Amino acid sequence: MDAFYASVELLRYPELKGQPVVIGGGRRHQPQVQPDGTRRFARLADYKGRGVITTATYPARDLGVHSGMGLMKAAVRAPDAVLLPTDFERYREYSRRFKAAVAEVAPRIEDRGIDEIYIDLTDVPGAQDAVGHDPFGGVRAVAQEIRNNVKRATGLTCSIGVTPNKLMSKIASELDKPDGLTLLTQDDLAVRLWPLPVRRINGIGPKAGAKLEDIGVRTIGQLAACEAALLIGHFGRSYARWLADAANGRDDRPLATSGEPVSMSRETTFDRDLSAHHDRAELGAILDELVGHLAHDLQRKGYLGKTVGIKLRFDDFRTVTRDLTLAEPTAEADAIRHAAGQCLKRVDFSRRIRLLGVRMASLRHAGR
DNA sequence: TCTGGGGTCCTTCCGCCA
DNA sequence: TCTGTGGCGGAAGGACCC
Repeated sequence: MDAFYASVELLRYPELKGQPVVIGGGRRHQPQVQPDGTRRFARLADYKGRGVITTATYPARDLGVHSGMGLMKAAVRAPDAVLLPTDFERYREYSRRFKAAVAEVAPRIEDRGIDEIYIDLTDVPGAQDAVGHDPFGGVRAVAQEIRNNVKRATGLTCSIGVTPNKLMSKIASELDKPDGLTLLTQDDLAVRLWPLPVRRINGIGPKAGAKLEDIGVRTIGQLAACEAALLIGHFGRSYARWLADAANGRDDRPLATSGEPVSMSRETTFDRDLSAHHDRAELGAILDELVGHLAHDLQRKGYLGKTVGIKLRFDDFRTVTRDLTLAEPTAEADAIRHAAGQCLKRVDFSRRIRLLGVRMASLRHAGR
């Protein structure tokens, strides 16, 4: 989906269409309806506190702000951009709608989060057919039908990449965003993918990207041309092999159509850094609240967990975790709280804390 | 004034046990 | 009885993604 959260917001605030808008921050900054019926929106310049942009509209991106950027920093670059709070309830509803719309055309779907899916078109009727002189006319028509269905069901646009595998499709889907349809075969690899920066490969992040840059590898084509020995020397056998495969468009991962959750968690970043000694009561109350939410989430979704974990982030942004595996799976707040307390005893609290989280892993269904 | 919240997967280390 | 080996689960951290 294109700029998903922002696009959902524009459906209810159509007067913002074409303007720079960013989504993020806390529950403050709700639009206010004025006496004359028009809405008054918060501006980035009004924002104070911790938080990042989750989504920016394309006009906002043109001003140099993008998802992941701190809101205070973004406010310097685009002070007049409209700021809207996140409304996950609503995004989840639109997520369900667009996935259902896709499933009407092509039922084999892998969920990749709230705004992204992989679709297997192999057995969709007509997808293998040529149309006139176009050998891919059939699959092109199927992809277009999916786009039309999504638009009809949600009012939103999406971008689709049609290729032989997941790795190439992910890149292809971003080549013509927003509202794009890109079809690539293995033969298009050298012309369309090799000129792109390595960071466009799903799985090469900031660290691997920087390491590749260090050895003079900037594009996917340069990566494809790399000596195996050089890559193995810098990345180890396993990751080197994966890098080479990715650069050559090789990916045989099957579609993962059913996924059970592995863990569930709740975490929060404080308005100000807290001291374990000085702000003990406040920290305890926050932990109780997080544990309560987590227990409620587990019970609502019908899961028990065996491994309780805590997560702390200190004022220097260093993160530590501590785990404890219980004798019996549980979803009870009291048991989780007790285990979290045991975990906390194993942490050195000489620095101030900016984030606290609780996690449950080793999940199983509650119905025995 | 830096840097959210919710996840997955992989690697490494360590202790336990056969 | 001593030593080595290897599997395995748990714990911790890190990279990455949406």
